[in-house]
Amino acid sequence: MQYRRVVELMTEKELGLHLEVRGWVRSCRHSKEVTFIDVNDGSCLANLQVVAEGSLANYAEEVKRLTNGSAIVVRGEFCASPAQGQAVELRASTIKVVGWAAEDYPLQKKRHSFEFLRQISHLRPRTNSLGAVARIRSALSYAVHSFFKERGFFYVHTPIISTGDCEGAGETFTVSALNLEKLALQGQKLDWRQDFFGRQANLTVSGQLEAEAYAMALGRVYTFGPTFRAENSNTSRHLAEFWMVEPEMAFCDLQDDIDLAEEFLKYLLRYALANCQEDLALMMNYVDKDLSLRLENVAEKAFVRLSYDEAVRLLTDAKVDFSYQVQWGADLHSEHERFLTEQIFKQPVVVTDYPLQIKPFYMRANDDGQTVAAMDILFPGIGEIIGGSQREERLERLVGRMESLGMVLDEYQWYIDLRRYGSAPHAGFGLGFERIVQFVTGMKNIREVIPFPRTPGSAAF
RNA sequence: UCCUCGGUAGCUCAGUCGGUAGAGCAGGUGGCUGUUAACCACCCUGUCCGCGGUUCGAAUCCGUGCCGAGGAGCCA
Repeated sequence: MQYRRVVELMTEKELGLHLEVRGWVRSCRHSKEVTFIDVNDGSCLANLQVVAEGSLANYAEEVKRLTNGSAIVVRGEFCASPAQGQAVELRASTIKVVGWAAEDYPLQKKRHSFEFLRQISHLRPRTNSLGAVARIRSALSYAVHSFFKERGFFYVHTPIISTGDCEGAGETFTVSALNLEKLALQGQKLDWRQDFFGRQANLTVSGQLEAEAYAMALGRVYTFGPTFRAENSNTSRHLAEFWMVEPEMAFCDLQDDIDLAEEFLKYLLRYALANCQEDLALMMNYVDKDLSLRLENVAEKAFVRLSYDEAVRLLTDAKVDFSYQVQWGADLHSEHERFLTEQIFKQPVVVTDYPLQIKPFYMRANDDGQTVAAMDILFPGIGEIIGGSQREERLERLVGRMESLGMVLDEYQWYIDLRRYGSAPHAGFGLGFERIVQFVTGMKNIREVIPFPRTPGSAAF
C-alpha cells in the first residue's frame, strides 16, 4: 500500500491506484449510506475528499461520529470524482481513526478572527490561512538560502548569546544562570562575575558584528537566525523575538550593497509567486485581493533611489502638515516614510546617506563629514524592511567615532582588530524576515507570520 | 510607554429608552440527499472580563483594574 501526500495527488494523473492518505478531518457531510470527509494533511491548501460508504465495517460506530480535527488514516481507491467540486477523490476501503478530536475542538468551519486564533497558536496552523502562511514562510526561508548559495555566500551561524549589544540596536534580554529569586530574598547585590559567563550576557540583537569577522575570512557570508529585542513595542510590526537575514560582503561598497538588497528582495517575491500560487490565491481571497499584482509590480520595477538630502527636500516641498516636522538631521518618521512610498512614488524607495549623528558607530563616514554610507529600503505598507550600510573599515575613523560616542573600546577590541589585520571595504544589510513574510502574505499583523509570537506580556506556548 | 476603540454562549455577533439575554456556526439526537462553508427538525450551552459605585432594578450609566486591537514612539 502506497502512502501518498495530498499535494502529490492533486497532480496525479493515474487513476485506480490503491493508496493510503494520512491527515486530519476538516469537514464531514454525513448521510445514512455515505459520508464525505474532507481530509487535510498539511502538504498543501487543498483537502482530499474521502468517500466513505455505509458498508465500511466501522461506519455506524466511528465514521458517522467523526469530529472535525480528528486524525485518520484512509486506504482506498484513488478515482475521478463524479460530482462537481473536485476532480479526484479517495473511495475508502478502510478508515482508521488514529486520534479523536474532543467535541470542544475550537476550530469551526467558518472564519475565525486572527485575534482568536492567536490565543490558540498551537491549533491555528490547522486553518487554511495560517497553514498557507506557514508554507509561504517556509518557501521564503528556502529562497533565502538558495539566493545566497547561488551567489557564492557562506551561511554562518553567529551566536545567540552575546556580550555586546551592537550599540543602539535596542534593549536586550539578559541571560543569566544565577538564582535571581534567591539573591533577591537574601537581599544580595548582583555580581555578574559570579554568573555563568563571568560577566553580563544577553540574547543577541544582531549577528552583524560577528558576520563581519567571517566576511573578512570567507569573503561573502550571511546569517539567518533569531534575534531578540526587549523593547516595549506594541505594534503590528514588532516582535520581541524575530528572525533576521544579514549578509556581509568584503570588497564591496554601498552601491553593491543596495544592488544586492534589491536583487534579493525581488528574488524572494518571484520565488513566492512561482512556488506558492495556491497559498497566495487564498491570501488574495481572504486577506488582500491586490496581493499578487503588488508583488509582481515590486518584483519588476526598479526601486527608487534617493539620498536623505533629497528625501528631506521632497518632504519639505510637499507642504503636508506632518505631526513631526521634517528637518535635516532628524530621523524620518513613519508618516514621512509612508508619504514617500505610498504618496510620492507608490513603490519601494531606497534612502541613502543619512546624517552621521543618527546612525550607529560602525557605518562608514562619507567625505562630507556629515553623513554615512547607509541605506534603508522602505516598502509601502510596511515601512523599513531593510537597513544596511558600508562599514567603517578605516581603523582611525572607527576608533575616533567610538570614542566620541563614549564607547568602551576594550569591549570591542576583537571588532577593532578586524581593522588592524587586513581590513577591507565591506558592506551588508539586515532584513527583518517577518516583514517580508508580511509583505508577501499581505497579513496586517506581524504576529500572524511567526508560529508562536513573542511580544510584551505574551510568551505563552 | 502614550492616545483611541473594544471585552455578551466554544466561535462570529445582535441586544433599542436601565426591567438579569438571543441568532447563526460548533456540539448532541434524529431525518434526508453524490455531498461539498450541505440541508431540515429538536436539544444543550452564559461569572454579559474583574472589582467598586449610582439605582427599586445594571450587559446597558459612572469609577477603577485586567486583557485585546488600531495608531504613535522605538526599530527590523
